[in-house]
Amino acid sequence: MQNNNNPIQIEVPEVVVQRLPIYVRVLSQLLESNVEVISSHQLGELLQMTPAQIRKDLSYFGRFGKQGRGYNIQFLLDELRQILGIDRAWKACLVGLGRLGRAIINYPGFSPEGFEIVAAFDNDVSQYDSRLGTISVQAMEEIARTVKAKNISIGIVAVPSNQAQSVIDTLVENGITGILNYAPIAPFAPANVVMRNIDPVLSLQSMTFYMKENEEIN
Amino acid sequence: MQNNNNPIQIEVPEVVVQRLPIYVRVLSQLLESNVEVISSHQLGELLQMTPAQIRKDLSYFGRFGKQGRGYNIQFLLDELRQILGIDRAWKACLVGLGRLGRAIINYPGFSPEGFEIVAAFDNDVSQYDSRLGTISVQAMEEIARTVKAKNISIGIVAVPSNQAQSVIDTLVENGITGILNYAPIAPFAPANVVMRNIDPVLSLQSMTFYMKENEEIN
DNA sequence: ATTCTCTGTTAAATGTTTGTTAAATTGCCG
DNA sequence: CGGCAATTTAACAAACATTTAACAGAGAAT
Repeated sequence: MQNNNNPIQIEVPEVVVQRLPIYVRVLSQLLESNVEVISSHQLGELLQMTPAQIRKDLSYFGRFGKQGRGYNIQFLLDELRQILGIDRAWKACLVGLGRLGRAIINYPGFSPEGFEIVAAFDNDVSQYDSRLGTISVQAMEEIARTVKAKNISIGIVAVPSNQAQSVIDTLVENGITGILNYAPIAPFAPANVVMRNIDPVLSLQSMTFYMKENEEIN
Repeated sequence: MQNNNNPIQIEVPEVVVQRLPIYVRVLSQLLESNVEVISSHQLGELLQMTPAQIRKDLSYFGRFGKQGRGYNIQFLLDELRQILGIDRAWKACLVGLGRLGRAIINYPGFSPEGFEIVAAFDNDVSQYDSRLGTISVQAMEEIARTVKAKNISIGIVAVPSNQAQSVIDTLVENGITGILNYAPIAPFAPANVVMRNIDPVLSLQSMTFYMKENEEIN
């Protein structure tokens, strides 16, 4: 994925990076429940993982625990958030205001985590006001201008499959470096762009493989 | 994930299973474009994978290719669909008819792939008709009865986080063996239940790790 | 002080991907 | 029509990556 020619710093496996947000979430919940310290063993129980894996994962980034005691949750949380880069806000734009796009724009889970959708684009804008709450709604042609003007770094793609790749290309051309793609395609992007796909159908299709096996056993 | 004590059959890695639906999708597209045969090399190009990996993946399940020629797309597709268990229809129910739930129910991507939402449940059903198209809309209390009556095997969870685990428990109690969970939690389920989580925030949070690095380079 | 707990680290085990080679198939050329 | 070169899989082996286990040492508790 990313090249790291620095011989000092060890490359962190991508799987590990993908687990960090899960730690962040659980630790946040624990903190809300006024738990202050947790051991890798307890955390493993909670997340159904081995304590060894948790300790190994964290050790890629530093020494956050205290022997004989465990991890201070507040401290670990702060560190993890900084490591992930979620200790600050990120500006995103949404492309596509169909049913899916509108659900995304109304999804209340993004902004508490610092992901703010500041602009939305669609082919047919006539049906909308020029602002949806604090979000400006514009024609596709405005992507270039707005992304640069507002210094947006994340693009959320919710257009039909046949338009998705060209939308992605446009976003990338205009400096977007992270794309959350909801279109059911295998998208291309340059290596310096981080792509994440949300595709429930693929999830279901790999799910049935195991369900089928269950049925055969019964 | 699944126990397989059969000493003859080799355990297929889960990563491999998760790639199969991607193959299915690309192969379907190729078939629509009237391509009949494809080599692992060409497929690898298309999917940005090594040909070796594609061949290895497929070889877990059988010998589908012809040396000197490649894979017959129609044949491979039929085989893969059978392997994944997507050569037949699966009945699903949706729990939660908030904005997210309504977007899911209207998502046109499920039924062409054989996943049919046949029932939907919500705490407050008063706002809906008893049917939404062909889908029966019922109170949560009806989950048990309806899941059994309609022989539903997949549950799609789109309720608020604080209700998600108890909904999952209910679904599992009533014989659901596959759960597609949209709630941002780390859900528990017995080992014989297949769980897939759709969580855009986690995706974004692991994305920023790499975007942050990019910025530091610039 | 001594015992118990729990991390960070190293080593071993396990899992996954890639490279290589033999064998099968195709298409071409004489 | 037969042989030869080009292709491409399937299988095996090697390289690489990730997870788990084990343990020394630091800290806490008694």
